[in-house]
Amino acid sequence: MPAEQDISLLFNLINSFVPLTQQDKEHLIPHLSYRNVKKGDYWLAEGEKEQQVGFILEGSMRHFYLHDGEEKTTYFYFQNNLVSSYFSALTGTPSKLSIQAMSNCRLISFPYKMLVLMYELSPKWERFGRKLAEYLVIGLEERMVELLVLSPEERYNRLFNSNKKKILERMPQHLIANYLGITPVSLSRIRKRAGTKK
Amino acid sequence: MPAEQDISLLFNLINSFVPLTQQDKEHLIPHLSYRNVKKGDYWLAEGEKEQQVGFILEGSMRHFYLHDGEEKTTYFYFQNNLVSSYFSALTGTPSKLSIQAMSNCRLISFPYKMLVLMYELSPKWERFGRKLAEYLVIGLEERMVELLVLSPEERYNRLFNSNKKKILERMPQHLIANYLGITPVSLSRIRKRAGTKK
DNA sequence: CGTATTTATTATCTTTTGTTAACGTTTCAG
DNA sequence: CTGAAACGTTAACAAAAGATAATAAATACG
Repeated sequence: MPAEQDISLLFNLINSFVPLTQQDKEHLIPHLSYRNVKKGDYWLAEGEKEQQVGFILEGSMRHFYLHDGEEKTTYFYFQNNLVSSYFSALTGTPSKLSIQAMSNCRLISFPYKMLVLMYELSPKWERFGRKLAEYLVIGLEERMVELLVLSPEERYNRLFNSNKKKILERMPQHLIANYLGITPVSLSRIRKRAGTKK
Repeated sequence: MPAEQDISLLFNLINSFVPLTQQDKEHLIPHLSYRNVKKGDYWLAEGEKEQQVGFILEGSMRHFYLHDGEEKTTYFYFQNNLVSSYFSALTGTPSKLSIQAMSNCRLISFPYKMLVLMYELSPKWERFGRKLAEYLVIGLEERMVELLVLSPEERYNRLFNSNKKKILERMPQHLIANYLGITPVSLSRIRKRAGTKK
């Protein structure tokens, strides 16, 4: 059972999508567990079906696809983020991506099935599900346009000036290169051209 | 007021997300309108806020972003698709993209506001909203991974072998190039390399 | 129809990125 | 503490893509 203050962090996030009553919360609380994932360990490995939704109390994670024997990191998860292979959970298919801890992580988790069950139990939770998916649509749409319309260099500069700059500050550069859809060598050159703005 | 059989096409689509009762349907029907959009005309122009959701009975559309004075087409809409700047509707901000008819189009439309109102009125509709957003997440996630992980040539080949091949068959090639995130000249070369599989 | 516009291909040249490898530095684990 | 692994930069070369322009073909439309 997770600590009180940790649980309230999770509900702070959920509340930012849909304000919940104490009663709504009670539905979820019995199904929360506390988990530790050590640096380098996996939250989810390729081929497994996603069963859990995590909430990161501390630490960070990445997810990556294996393509031609290479790990292609396409997303990062930080403190206060939900972490899950949403795609695998939604489709019920084995995950094509792996999620790995970049540092020792403390999380709260609950079964994805419980979330779906709560969609049935309460319109509030159903609304949360909608808002969450809509939030993801907005993020994915923005990122996809950048990939389609901007050059790698423009993408780097935009990331540098965005609210996701913490990715640049906290993640190794070759993973950022993946995230931008280019090679590490290419990113090194782009940074040099840009005058290595610290 | 749209024709009976046209309305039933719309509900066929909605039913594939969430089965509706006759009563659920009655909520929406009074707000449906029939619309024609001529080839070349706009469903939505950049800078406008999206107010409507369309359902294409006949015809096709594209949406594009203006970048450095160039139109970058990043999505196509066909018969039986919903058409809307979901991003603009969700965020309530002026649209950064324009949606234009590629051929004469017949549509049913209803105000996005009505959809949101129905989210309030009925959990069934709320669920539809969730399923729709989840469906979009799945599509966006897949496409984004392709953009990050595959080369332009691999992306072309995958499109060629996908269930979206109709894009290749029905759309002009320079727009497909945009859709793949490359230039028309480059796509022409890729097709040549690929042996111009018919 | 027939003319104007759009579209696709090809060629040439430039720029960028990918690939591979070497090197020095940092990080990490035993 | 120390050797191994991981990381970032740089160089040299190859491959691919972008830019521009010319041309040919297809299409649109008055």
